[in-house]
Amino acid sequence: MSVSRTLLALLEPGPRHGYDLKRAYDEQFAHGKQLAYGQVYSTLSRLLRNGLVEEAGVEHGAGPDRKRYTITDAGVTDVETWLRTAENPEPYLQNTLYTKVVLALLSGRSAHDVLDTQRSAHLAVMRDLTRRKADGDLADQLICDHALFHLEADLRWLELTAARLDALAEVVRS
Amino acid sequence: MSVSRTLLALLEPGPRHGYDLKRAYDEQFAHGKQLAYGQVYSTLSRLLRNGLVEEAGVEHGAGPDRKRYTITDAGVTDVETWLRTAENPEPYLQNTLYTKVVLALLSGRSAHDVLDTQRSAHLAVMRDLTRRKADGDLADQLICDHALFHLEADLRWLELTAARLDALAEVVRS
DNA sequence: CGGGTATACACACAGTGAATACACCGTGTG
DNA sequence: CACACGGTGTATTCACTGTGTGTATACCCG
Repeated sequence: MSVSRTLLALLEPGPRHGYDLKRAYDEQFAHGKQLAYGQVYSTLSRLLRNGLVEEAGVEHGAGPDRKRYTITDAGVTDVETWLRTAENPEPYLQNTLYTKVVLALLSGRSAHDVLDTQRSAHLAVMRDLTRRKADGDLADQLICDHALFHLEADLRWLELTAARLDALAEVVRS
Repeated sequence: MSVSRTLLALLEPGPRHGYDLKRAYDEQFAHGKQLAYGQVYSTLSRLLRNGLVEEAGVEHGAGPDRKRYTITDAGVTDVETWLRTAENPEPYLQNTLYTKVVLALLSGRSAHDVLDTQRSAHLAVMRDLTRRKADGDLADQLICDHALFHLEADLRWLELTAARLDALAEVVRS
């Protein structure tokens, strides 16, 4: 998901410190899964090492000191390029569902059970997301829709595969 | 994708050595992207440390020596549990496309360009996959279908988001 | 002292690329 | 014909990068 690029982009409008960055990230992008503080600082240290951000002094004030980070020109270029480049959709070819089905077939287990289990889980999550979508603002709705579309895609595939299971069993054992 | 679980499962039918395992993996699961040998051996060493596999002697013969690995009872249990458990579909909520769109909006760049670029890339890949699907066996077809379903899901989402861009811009800037 | 703020550090897993080593096989040369 | 040579396929190791987790630490304020 490129947390590192995202943090870098959040730094573009102006200098920030790690703790602040973590909260900005969570507010926009943590849909259920917050970023760990540890990851923020280790990511920042790598960005620093790679010259995409710079330290811009320590801020004293209420509470512990804050290290402010600024994005560099190289950093801006990096964000720019990232946003202009399409994501590579290759990973869709490496999918866990297919892997599990084939491994079930190869090991003489029930591939039907694998498909059924996943189908139930997906349906449950879809019900949940539909509820969340109804309560959320536009951003939440778009996120939920994205997930729902992909869950539907999986469901279609689960049905298709269930219907072809015997034929698939022969192919993979060759 | 849990390469480690996959290698473990491939070890279930009988002992194998790393090189052999790599080829077995590639044959079934490398759709375009082969496994690196390095990854096989580092994965095996972790499985060994965790007690999911054991070394089962060295095989002399034609060529270099081969270290045979056997799955342990703990390993079988692990595979069993993995196959019986549904994959958690949460990751669909953490998606790069949404992230890019929001970051474009926040930084005053053109979110429409982001959507358009991704749309073109997806369409190109879909054409390619449709061709591959026509040439492949049933396994290839299922893999391609899975990817195609998800690419379609993305496309639907891209359209939906494009239509809501102005409203989204207001929400994310609040 | 407890709780919110802020950072650092050690560690784990995942993945990459180069290096090493052995055996087999064909080929050109003395 | 013997044999050195190099290329190819087999098999493993290692050092290193990137990503992410959990814990410890320190500060300030009420």
